[in-house]
Amino acid sequence: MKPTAIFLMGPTASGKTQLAVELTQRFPVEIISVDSALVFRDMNIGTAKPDADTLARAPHHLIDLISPTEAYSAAAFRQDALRLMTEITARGNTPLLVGGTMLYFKVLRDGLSPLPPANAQLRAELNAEIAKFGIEHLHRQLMKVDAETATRLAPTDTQRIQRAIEVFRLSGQPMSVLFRQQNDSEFPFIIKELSLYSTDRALLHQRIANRFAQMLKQGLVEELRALRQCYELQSNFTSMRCVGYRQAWQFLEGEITATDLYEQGVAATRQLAKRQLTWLRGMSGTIEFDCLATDLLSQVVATVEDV
RNA sequence: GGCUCGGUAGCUCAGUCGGUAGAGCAGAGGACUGAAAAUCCUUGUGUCGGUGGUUCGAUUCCGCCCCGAGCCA
Repeated sequence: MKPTAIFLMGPTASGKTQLAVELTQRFPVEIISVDSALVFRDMNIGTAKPDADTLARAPHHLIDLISPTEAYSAAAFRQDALRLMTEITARGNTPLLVGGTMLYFKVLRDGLSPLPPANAQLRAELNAEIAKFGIEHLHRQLMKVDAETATRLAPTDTQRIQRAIEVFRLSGQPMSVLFRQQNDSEFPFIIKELSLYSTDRALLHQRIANRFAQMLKQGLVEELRALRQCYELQSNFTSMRCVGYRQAWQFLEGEITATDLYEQGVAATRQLAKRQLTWLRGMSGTIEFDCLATDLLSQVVATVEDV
């Protein structure tokens, strides 16, 4: 009999964290964060990281894992999460995976093909090639070695074309071939998938705007200023591409005004929420909850009770 | 009060030598295999400030009015 795990998925600003913390007070669950931004140490305000009191009450796994100069990945997440899930189960608890990085949920559940991991040096070389000849050049190159992938991708999709070339140069095999070797071993947990959505987009937008204004008031810009002093950061690091930090960076560089910072930060957060909702809509078999429902907690508690 | 320049998509603006208009941003929908809070795709009918006039036809030309900015009094 496989142990049970709970997924709690939702867009940014939907109240996932609060809900998860409540669940830890009622059930023998341990939270595993499923969030590509919370892994960064010292990035607290802009990532809406739970505060110290909350973390003391409800410990979160997989936060504050790496420095903002480092990179995490979906594959690393899968490995870390599976290891923790096993440990949690061995303690007699149930893993509660909470977050908004839908690719991580998908990869955890469905697995990955045996692709070579990212290679920083090769990526730097490819970046130089792109700067010199343009992405069309790499796309043409990909067409020669992996027409299937080249056709599937938009000729403008820099990141994926770069990755496909990286896979080919590292493994000598087309990504499309490696994709077919997907590891289809069965997932070792029974998953209960819960998702939060909002019936009222305008209200979600309002929440996002309020929260971003709050972050600015709490000192998002000062936090970034301090980060830039403590670490050797560059604007193209994954940590610095996070919503809010990217805009705050542009503000510190004098590229945008304070008003732009607010407006663009809010817009970027809305766009993030929209992409997350697109993922959620495409996921079948999830139990859905309206994040604005007044009795949300009791609904979720009732669902978790019969797990 | 006079003169000048503006008033066009939610916002910033382009444009129509008269044949009812289009970019960027925002918004909406979608894709997603080691960067995913990333990366990318699709999507633009709006009394062209109001009102008269000229015209087959006006958002475009002319008159008047309203609103905003500036300059002169």
